[in-house]
Amino acid sequence: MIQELKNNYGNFFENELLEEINQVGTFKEVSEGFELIRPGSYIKSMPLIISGAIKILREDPDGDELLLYFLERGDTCAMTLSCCLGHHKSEIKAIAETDAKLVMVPVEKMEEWTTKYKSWRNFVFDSYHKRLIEAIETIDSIAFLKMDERLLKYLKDKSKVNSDHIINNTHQEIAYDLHTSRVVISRLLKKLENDGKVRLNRNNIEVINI
Amino acid sequence: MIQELKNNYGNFFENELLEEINQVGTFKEVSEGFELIRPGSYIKSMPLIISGAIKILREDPDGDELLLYFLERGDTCAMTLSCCLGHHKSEIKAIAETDAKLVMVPVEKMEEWTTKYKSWRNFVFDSYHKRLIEAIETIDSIAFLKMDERLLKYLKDKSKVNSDHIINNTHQEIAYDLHTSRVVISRLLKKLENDGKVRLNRNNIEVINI
DNA sequence: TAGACTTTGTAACAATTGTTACGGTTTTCA
DNA sequence: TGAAAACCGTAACAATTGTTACAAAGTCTA
Repeated sequence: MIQELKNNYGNFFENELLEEINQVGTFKEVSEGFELIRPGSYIKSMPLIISGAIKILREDPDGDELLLYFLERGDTCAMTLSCCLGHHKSEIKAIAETDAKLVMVPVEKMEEWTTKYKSWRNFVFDSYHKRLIEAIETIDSIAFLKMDERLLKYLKDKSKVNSDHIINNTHQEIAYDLHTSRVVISRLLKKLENDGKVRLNRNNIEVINI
Repeated sequence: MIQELKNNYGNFFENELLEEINQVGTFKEVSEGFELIRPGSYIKSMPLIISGAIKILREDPDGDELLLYFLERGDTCAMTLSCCLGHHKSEIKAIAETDAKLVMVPVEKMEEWTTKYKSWRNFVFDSYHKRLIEAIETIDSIAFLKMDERLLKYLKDKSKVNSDHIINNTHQEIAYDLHTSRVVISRLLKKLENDGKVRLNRNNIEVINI
C-alpha cells in the first residue's frame, strides 16, 4: 500500500505522514456501483482516493437524487471530512462511478494529524475549497443552464472521469443524476444525435464531438 | 473593539487569540447595500461578522445573479477563506444585507493562527462545513423545489436574518436573488396574498403566516 | 425459442416558468 | 406642482420541462 500512497499522495504529504497513513489506513477496492456512503449514516473513516472515480449525490427525503460532483485520484470527500470532525450525519450518498481503489483513514487520526502536519492541514483546506467550488459550479449549472446544456456538460464530465468517450448508461440513469425524467433525456439525446454530437446505442452513448 | 470581539467570539476563541485579533484587525462598519466583495477581485482580508447580515451571491458572466446564502454574527466567509489561503480570485459577490459591523483580519495572520491556535483551526473547519452545507441546501432548493416554494423559503430566511416580518424589497430585487423575472414573483406573491400568507405594499412585503 | 423484462422512440398533452406589453398608481425631484 | 421614473397588477402568449401512454426493438432466461 505504501507504494500506492507514495505514487498518489507523495506530492502532498511528507514521508512521515505517508508512513502513518500506511500504518493506520486500510486498503479498499470497490467495484463500480458499490455504495460507499448512504445518507443518514454515521461515518467513521475517510477515503483517500488512489484510483477510479466516486460520484457524490444529494438525495432528498422523497428519494429524488441529484449528482453533485465526481471525486478522483488525489481527492477526498469534504462532506465526510466535516462529518467526521463535526460528528454529524452524512448528508450525501457516494457511489463508485468506476472500479476504484481507496485508503480508508480512521477518524481519530484526522484531528491528530491536523495538529501535527502542516501538509495535512493544507490538504484538508484545499479539499474543502475544491468541493465548495464544485458545489457552486453545480449551482451554476442548475440555476443558469437549460436542460440541454446541463446534459452536454454531464456527458463531458462523465466521459472525462471515465476516460472513455463511450458512456455506459441508460437514459433512465442519466435522468436520475440530473433529476429529470427519462423521456426528457431521450428527447434531448435524440436532438444531440441529429446534431451529430453523439451516437446512440442500447445502454451506451458515444460522445463524438462536444 | 475588544469588547465586541469578546461578546461575539468569546465562545470560540481563547483570550490570547482575541487579543491578537484586536491588535491586527480593523473594525469596519458598513451600511445596507454596501458591496464588500465583487467577483474577480483579489481579497486581502477576511471578515469576522460582529452584527448584521451579509448576503452572498453568485454571478455568472452574463450578469445573472443568484442568492447563495446569508452570513450572520459569528460567521465568516468561507469563500474568502479559501481565496485567501489558496490565493485564488473571488468567485462570489458579497453585499451587506443590513447595516453591519465587521472585523477585518489580514490574510497573513490566518495561516499563522492556523498553526498556533486550535480554536482558530476549528473555527475555520466549522465555517467551511457550514458553508458547504448551505451551498448544498441551496442546491436542494433550486433542484427540488418549485418557484413558489423557493419564494416562501426566501421570505422566511429573509425575515429571519433581518429579524423583521416586514421585508423591504421590490419584486424586482427578489427576482434577481432567485434568478427569475419580476412578473413571476409578482404573480406568486399575489397568490400568497390571496392565501393570507403575506400582505403586499409598495416596496415591502409583510410576512403574516408562513 | 417463447415469454418476460428492459430500453428506447415518439406523440399528445399538462404544468411551470419566462416574456412582452401595457395601464394604473405612487414616488421623486427639478 | 408637473413630468419622469419606479413599482405593481394583469393578460396573453411562448418556451421549456414534466407526464402519460404506448409501441417497437433488444436482451435475458426458463
